[in-house]
Amino acid sequence: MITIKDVAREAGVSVATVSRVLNENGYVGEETKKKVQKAMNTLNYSPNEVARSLYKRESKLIGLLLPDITNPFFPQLARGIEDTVNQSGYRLLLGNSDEELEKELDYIQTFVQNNVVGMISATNHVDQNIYDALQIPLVLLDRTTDQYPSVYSDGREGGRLAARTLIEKGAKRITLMKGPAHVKPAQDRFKGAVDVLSETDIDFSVLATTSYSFEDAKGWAEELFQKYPNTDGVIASNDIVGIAIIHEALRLGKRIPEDLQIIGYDDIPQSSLSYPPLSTIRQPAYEMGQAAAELLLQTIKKEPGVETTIEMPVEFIERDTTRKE
Amino acid sequence: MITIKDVAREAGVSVATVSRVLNENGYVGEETKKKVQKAMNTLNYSPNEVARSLYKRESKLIGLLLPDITNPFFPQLARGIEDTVNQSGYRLLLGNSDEELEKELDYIQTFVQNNVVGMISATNHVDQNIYDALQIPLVLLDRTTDQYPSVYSDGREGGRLAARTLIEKGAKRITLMKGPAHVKPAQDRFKGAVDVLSETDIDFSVLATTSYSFEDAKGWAEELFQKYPNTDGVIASNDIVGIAIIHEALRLGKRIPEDLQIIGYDDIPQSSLSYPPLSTIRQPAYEMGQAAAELLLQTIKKEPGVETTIEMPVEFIERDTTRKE
DNA sequence: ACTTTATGTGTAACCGGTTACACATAGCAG
DNA sequence: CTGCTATGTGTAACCGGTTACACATAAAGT
Repeated sequence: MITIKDVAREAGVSVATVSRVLNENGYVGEETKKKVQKAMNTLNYSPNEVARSLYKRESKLIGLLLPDITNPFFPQLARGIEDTVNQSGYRLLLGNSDEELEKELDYIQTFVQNNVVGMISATNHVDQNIYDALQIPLVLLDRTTDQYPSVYSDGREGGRLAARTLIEKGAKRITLMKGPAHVKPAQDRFKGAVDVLSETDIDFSVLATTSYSFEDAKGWAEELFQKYPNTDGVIASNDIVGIAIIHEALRLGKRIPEDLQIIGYDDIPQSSLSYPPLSTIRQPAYEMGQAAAELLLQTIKKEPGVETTIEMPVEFIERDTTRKE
Repeated sequence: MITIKDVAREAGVSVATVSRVLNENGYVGEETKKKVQKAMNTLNYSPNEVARSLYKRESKLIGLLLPDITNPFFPQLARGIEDTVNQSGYRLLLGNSDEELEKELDYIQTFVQNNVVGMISATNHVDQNIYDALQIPLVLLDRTTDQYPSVYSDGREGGRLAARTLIEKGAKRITLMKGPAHVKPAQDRFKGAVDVLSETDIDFSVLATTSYSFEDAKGWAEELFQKYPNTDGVIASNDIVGIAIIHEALRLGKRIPEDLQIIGYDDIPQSSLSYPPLSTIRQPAYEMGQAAAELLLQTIKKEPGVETTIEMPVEFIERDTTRKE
């Protein structure tokens, strides 16, 4: 490994001088600077981040904690984050918590142990004040509390929008799928939809789903039609479930959207590729990632007047699982 | 930050002793050990990985380089890797290269700068001997060379299998979709299919696709039916494209699998949720991730007699876009 | 001519761990 | 009783950077 000493020797200067040209701070003579740069080039030197991080007590790493990258909503968040923090030279330490408190704590510990400059968390145990003692800048993503800066989309409004839309489009027997109880944003959507449905005279039933996995989605869809064979409008807990419902409905010979209308949630990339393409409530995932990253970077730089909470707009994407006027 | 010195003071011993109980090496008296452990508990001490990494010249981090986590094949690989390296206490530094050489080089540099113990790469610029100078254990995933240990599935055989199956099931005018030219495994599949098709008297045409993104998939599907409206069997470059083709075919009023049979590639989770469910050539992504991680861990531990190349089996998953006998 | 200030460079301490080495003591063999 | 080994603990060097501080010189101000 080429160290700063090797460069110093090669250039005939002290390590302090090399460090100065590296960091472009302090005074360095024009001549010396060139000599050092030449030495760095010929030796193909690249400074050891670990040593730097030790002294500065701060690395160029950012901890990212997600529930499960296998859920197509999260890779988009992750890319939004990665692409923006990279521009400032930061890299990601990634952890999937599977919504297990223990894994979450473990990852938080490694983040701390590795001197991350900040972390972004999209997991559910926010309430449990596990972040309180942390000295590290934190941004919550797809979650909120008053305690920490956060980026999220308005789930309550998303739920309302889904319900309003479905009613408008003439659904009479609506089934509302409730996401896992411990997933906050899922509850918001659900409550939003209930808000609207409660104010109408439309019948609706609720089906609880307890996970977001692909394997289970099929099961929820089957259960849906067993319990509520006559439903003519479904508000799915997310797009995966929505797609599973399309699948099952077609299998049962239902016509979409004539017999059955479906609204998903998230607008994951594959939603436009289903047949019929899934109408859904869009969350701008990539942009949410970007916003969270920017918020974190600002917090790190201690920029004044940083908004601590960013609510992203939610939007109905009309495709073919809902009726056109 | 609580340091080893704080613990040493609290326990009334030297830092060396604390370090010894931390690492469970060297001689430590039973009494002393308890005192130290108690001190660590009361202070809630957790050792700084950065300092450790600096001295050892080796961190507990593993670099993971992927083309794009947004492609649903890769999150599964990633989870396979993460879940197995976590068991040995390693964590992941993640990078998406977007198949750009520059990003790839940048990430490799950060991996080195952060003293990663090893790295796993699923990107395409393997040929460019960018890894040669590296001192770090490397495992290639979803790619091969003779130079490095690697885990991959037999793309050539996958391609053959797809072609054989389609022929068997009675397709007469086959269209073969070729993946991006710079993506090695895509080429293997393609060649495998050509191998088989060339030996038959069946007509076939080739359509080149130059990306794997969701947005573009729709376009390839449209192009397919414009150029080859009479095709009755499609070997898609991957499942995303396969799903897009189902979508487009249904839109055009084609019956699947009566008029048109489709075989995808990868078996991503959403493939079983399409309607009709997509028949596909399965690559065991999660298991490939596991295998790559295990191979890397063995290389790190310098275990003798490590297999340097693991070929994973490829399998036809019969669903409803191909005809049953 | 004499401060003062700006510029340029090196020495050494420091970040928080690990470990080589020195030293001390106890147990045991001869 | 002496010498050797096993056990237990501390001191200090070391990992590869950064930076406070000291020192030297040149330019500018009075």
